[in-house]
Amino acid sequence: MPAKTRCNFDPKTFLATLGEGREVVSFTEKQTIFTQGDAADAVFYIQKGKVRLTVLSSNGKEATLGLLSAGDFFGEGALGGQPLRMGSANAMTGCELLRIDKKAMMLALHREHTFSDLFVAYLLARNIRYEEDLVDQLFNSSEKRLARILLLLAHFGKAGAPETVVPKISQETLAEMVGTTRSRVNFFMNRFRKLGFVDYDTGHGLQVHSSLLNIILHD
Amino acid sequence: MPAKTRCNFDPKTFLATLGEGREVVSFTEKQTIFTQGDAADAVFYIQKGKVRLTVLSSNGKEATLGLLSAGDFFGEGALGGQPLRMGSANAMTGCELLRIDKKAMMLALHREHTFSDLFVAYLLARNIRYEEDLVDQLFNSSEKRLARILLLLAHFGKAGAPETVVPKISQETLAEMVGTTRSRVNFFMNRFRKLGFVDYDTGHGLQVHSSLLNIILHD
DNA sequence: CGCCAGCTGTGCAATTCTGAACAGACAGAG
DNA sequence: CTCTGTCTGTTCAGAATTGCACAGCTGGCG
Repeated sequence: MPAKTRCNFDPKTFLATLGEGREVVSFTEKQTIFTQGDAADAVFYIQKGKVRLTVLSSNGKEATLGLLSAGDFFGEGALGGQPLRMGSANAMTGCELLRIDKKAMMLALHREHTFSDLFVAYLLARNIRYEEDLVDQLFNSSEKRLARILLLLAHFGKAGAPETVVPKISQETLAEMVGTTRSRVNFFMNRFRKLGFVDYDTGHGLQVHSSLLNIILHD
Repeated sequence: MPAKTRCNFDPKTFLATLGEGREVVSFTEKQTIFTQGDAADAVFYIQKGKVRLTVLSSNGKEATLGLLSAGDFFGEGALGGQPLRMGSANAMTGCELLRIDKKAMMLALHREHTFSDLFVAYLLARNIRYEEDLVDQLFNSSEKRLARILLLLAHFGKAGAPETVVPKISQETLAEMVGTTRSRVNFFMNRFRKLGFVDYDTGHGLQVHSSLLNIILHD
């Protein structure tokens, strides 16, 4: 189905089918999708699976900028002037992604109203999220930031279900997301547990009591 | 000129003229454009002047999320689901803004290819900037963050000129931008001055020696 | 001039955070 | 079963950061 099918264009279809400059690519758990410093010539759209975005600093520290799941785009820096990837993307689970060439993406954005609406909506949501993360960093102590991340993770992958179980994530990774050290994360996790805000003996996986953690967050 | 003039649509013209749901609004220095908590029903585009975006935390701290100048949009959170302003916008200088109703904006984005291209480009740039700010917060000490802000300010309002003079900004404001306390900013500013990285007796305004500050930034 | 408001220069104690180390738990591979 | 790698529990000294308090400086204004 060539890109010139301009009438009754359906972004869902566009994102679900192959075509000029678009291909489905699969990754297995822990596989690298792209690495900081690679040439940035395509945007990805997640059809299935979860992806982690990280950045490596010059002095060896690593930060996790976000976890993405089905319906998210990533690598969109390529569309703005970035010639190289500013961070790395890794598959947290097996993934099925649509890889869209920069060129094809820009063309589609320009031509297809409904597709560009979708993308604009995504960018706006992303922007809001980054802004919140930034504000969180600026205002909150690491304890509160950890509480916030736990709450966000509890809803991650979501679909409305009050899923209070956090996917298996090491304290190391939590530390990278929160922007602190594992020491600190460990310290607070134990505290949260003592206070009954989280459990983690029950089967596998971390159980979060959202309402209680929310109290921490709001002082 | 109604929005239906669909052929030869020029985003510059669109952004420079009045029309359905668009009006030019002026603000004097220090005037409030909108306040955190206001209803969010419009997007702004800066034609002239500089604008500061801030957020107030529950415990009274204030953070500056960015300084914007001609050609920037702001208040775009309104387009994503935010019904209320998540922060405040203030005129740093006299300003002339185009205020675009949420509805008119969404319509224009949907209808006008070139306009939506422009907006997407802006959003991408914004995204990149937020990401950089976030990474900066996660990795760097307040000294480096201050150095970075000074460098960014030195190019602020730019247009390519190697303008090394920073607009008049109090240490308090710097602290809000860097995400630290005035104590700390004062301490580092004096240090930078002793080391010859900045001068600030010369006339009014702060003089930045970019090349030197860059050294701090990159270790 | 005298007063006020808004900045900047200092100093310092209390708190938070980092960085590094080491031991134990646990699971998978050989 | 043992080895090995990954993760958690714990400790701690030292560094970075905050929060306050108070003095001095400067410009506008009556």
